[in-house]
Amino acid sequence: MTTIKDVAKKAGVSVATVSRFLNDSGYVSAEAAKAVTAAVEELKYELNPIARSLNTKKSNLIGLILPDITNPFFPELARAVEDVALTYGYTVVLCNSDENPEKEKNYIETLKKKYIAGFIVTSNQLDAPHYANANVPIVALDRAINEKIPTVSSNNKEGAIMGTNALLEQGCQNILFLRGPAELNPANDRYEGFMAAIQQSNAKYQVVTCPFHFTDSQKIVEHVLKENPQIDGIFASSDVSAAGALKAASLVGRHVPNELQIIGFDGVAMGEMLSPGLTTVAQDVYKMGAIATRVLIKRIENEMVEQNFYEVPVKLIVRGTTRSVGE
Amino acid sequence: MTTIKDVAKKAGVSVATVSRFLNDSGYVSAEAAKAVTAAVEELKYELNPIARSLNTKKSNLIGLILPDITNPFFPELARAVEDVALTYGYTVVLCNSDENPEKEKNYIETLKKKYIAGFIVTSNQLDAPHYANANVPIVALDRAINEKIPTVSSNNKEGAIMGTNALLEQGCQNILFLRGPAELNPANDRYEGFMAAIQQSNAKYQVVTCPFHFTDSQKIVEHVLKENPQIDGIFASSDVSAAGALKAASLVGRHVPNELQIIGFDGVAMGEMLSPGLTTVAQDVYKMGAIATRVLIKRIENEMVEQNFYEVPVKLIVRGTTRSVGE
DNA sequence: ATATTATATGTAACCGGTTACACACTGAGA
DNA sequence: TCTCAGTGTGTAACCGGTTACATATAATAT
Repeated sequence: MTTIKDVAKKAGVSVATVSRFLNDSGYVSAEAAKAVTAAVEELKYELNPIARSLNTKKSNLIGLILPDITNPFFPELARAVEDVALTYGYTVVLCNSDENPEKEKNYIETLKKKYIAGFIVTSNQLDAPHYANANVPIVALDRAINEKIPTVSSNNKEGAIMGTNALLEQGCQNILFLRGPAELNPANDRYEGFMAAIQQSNAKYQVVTCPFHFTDSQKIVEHVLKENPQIDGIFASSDVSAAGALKAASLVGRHVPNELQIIGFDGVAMGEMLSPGLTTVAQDVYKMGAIATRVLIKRIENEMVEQNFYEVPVKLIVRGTTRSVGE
Repeated sequence: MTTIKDVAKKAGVSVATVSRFLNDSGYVSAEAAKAVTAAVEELKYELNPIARSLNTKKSNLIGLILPDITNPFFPELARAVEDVALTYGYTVVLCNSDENPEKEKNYIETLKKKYIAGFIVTSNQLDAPHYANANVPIVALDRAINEKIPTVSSNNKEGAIMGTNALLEQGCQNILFLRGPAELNPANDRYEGFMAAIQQSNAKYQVVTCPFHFTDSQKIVEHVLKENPQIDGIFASSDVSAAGALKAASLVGRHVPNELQIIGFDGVAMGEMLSPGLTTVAQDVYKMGAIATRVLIKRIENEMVEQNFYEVPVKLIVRGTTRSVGE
C-alpha cells in the first residue's frame, strides 16, 4: 500500500504539502502541485479514509435508520438514499430499528464511534433524547422528529383530499376510511385530509383504524363489509391495507369497481400487480429519499440549507379499482 | 472522549496492559484486570473502532452487494444479513450494483480502503477478477461466483421439480414454463428441474423465456395464451412473472384456477395479496441471508467452515392459483 | 545451583493521515 | 530601508489505538 509518505518522497516535498494539496487547504505552489499530481498518478496513490477519519473525526458514512427494510415502502427509499449518497462519495449503512428506541439508540452510539457523517431517520421516537443530543447531522424522513431537524415528507393531507375527492367524483356515497395507526404522523395527516374532503360533501362515511398489515386489514374489512353492505367506496391509508380490502371484497363477493371502489395510498409496485390494478395516491418515495440525502449532505458539508421542511407532492394513479378508467 | 490512556492512568497500568486486557491477548494479571475493569467502568470508556482499524487493518463492516434492493427478493435478504450481523457486532453497508461490474468493482475498492471485513454478494459477474483478487472474505448468495467462494442458494432444481409435479398432480396436461434469463444460474437450475419432472410425465409443455419483470411477463403470457388456448398450467420461474401471468389470464378471460393453474417461484409477500393467492415454490430467503452471514463471519474470524456450498430447501405454498385447496 | 519457561508489564514505534507552528521568501506600502 | 501581509514549505505532534521488544520475576526442569 502506498502512503502519503511515499508520495511525498517521490514528489520531493513534505507530507504536509501533499496533504495540503490533496485537501486543497493552505498554500501550495504550482510546481509542488504538479510534482504531487505526478507522484500520485505514478504510484496510484489513494488516500486512506480510516487514517483520515482518525484525526478529522469525520467519515463519509451515512446511517439510514428505518423500521424495517422488508416493509415495501422502504426499499425504494433506501435505493434513492444510496444512489444520491454514491454520487457525493458517501456510503450507506443500513439499520433496521423495528421502531425500537433501544435499537435506534444503539445504532446511533455505535456509528458515532465510527465518526458517521450523518443520519437519515424514519422513526416515531420523535423527540427521544438520543436524537436531540446526537450532535450529528440528521434528516427525518416521512415522520417529523422535531422542529430543529429538517424533515422530508409527502404531502399527505393534500393526497388524502385528492383520493377522497376521486372516490366522490366517481359517485361513492358511502365511504369507508381505513385509518392508519394513530402514532404515525403521516396516518394522521391522511386522516385530516380525508375528513376535510368528506365534510365538504354530502356523502356518508365511517372510519376504522387498521394497521398497515395485509391479513389484519383483510379481516377487518371483511367484517365491516358484511355488516355494512351499503359501503360503495374504500379509501385505505396504505396500499397494503387496500390490498387487504380488495381481497376482502372478493371474498365477500362484492365486485370491484362496479359495486365497490377502492383507493390506496403509497404507490408501491405491488399495486400494479393486483387484479384489478389498484388505484392509489402514490408518493414519490424515491424523490423523498433523494431530497433527504441531499439535504443531509449539505448539512454535513456545512452548506446553508434554505428550509427545514420539504413536502414532496403525491400523485393519483388511476387503475382498475376505481371506475373512471377500466383496464 | 476518554481514551485508552485515560484508562491506563486511572488503572495505574500502561496502555499496553489495557489493550491486552481489552483484546484478551497476551498476559494480564488478575489485579491488573480488576483495575482496568474498574477504570473502564468508571470512565465509561469505549474503544475507538477507527483507531483500532488503522493498525489492525480490519473493521466490523460487512458489505452487502446486490443488484437492486428494490427487487422484492432482496429486502428480506438484507434484513437477515443485518439481523445476524448485528448479533455478531457487525454493521452492514448497502451496495446496489445494478448488475454493473464497474459499480461492483468500485464498491469493492472503496470499501476495502475502509478495511471492510468481508462481502456478501449476489452477482452474475461470476469470475470477475475483482472478486477473485479481492483478497477479502466473500460469500456468494443465490448465484455461485466460483468454486473457491462459499455459496448459499436455494435448492432450485428440487423446487422446480416440486412445482412441476404439483401442477401435474392437479391434472395439468399442457404446461407453459416461464423460464428466467439464461444468464442467471438459479433460472437455469429451475429450468433443469422443470425439464426433469415434465419429461417423466406424458404432459405436453412449452418453454418461453421471460424476464423477471411484471409488465413484460404479462404481455408475453397474454400473447402465448391467446395463441395456445390449450394451456392449462403455467409454472413461472419467479413470482413477479407469475403475477404477470395471473393478470394476463384475467385479461384473456381464463379462469384461475379452474381453466388455468399457476405456480410461481420465490415466495415473496406480494403473492399472498393477489386474488386468488399465488401458489408458489417459496425460498427461505431469510434463512439464506442468515446462513450466508454466519458463514462469512466465520471466515472473517478465521474459524473453519465445514463446507463450501449450502443449499436451503424450498417449500411449496399452496394458495388459490392451483386447484388443490381453494381459498 | 543453574538453565529454562511461563507469566506479567512497560516503552516506544507504528498504523496513515492532518495540522499547529516555525521559518523563509516575496513584494507592497510607509 | 524597514515593516508587514501574503505565499510556500517542512518538522513534528497528534488522532487513539496495537504490538514488537526489552525487561523482570516466579516456577519448573536439569
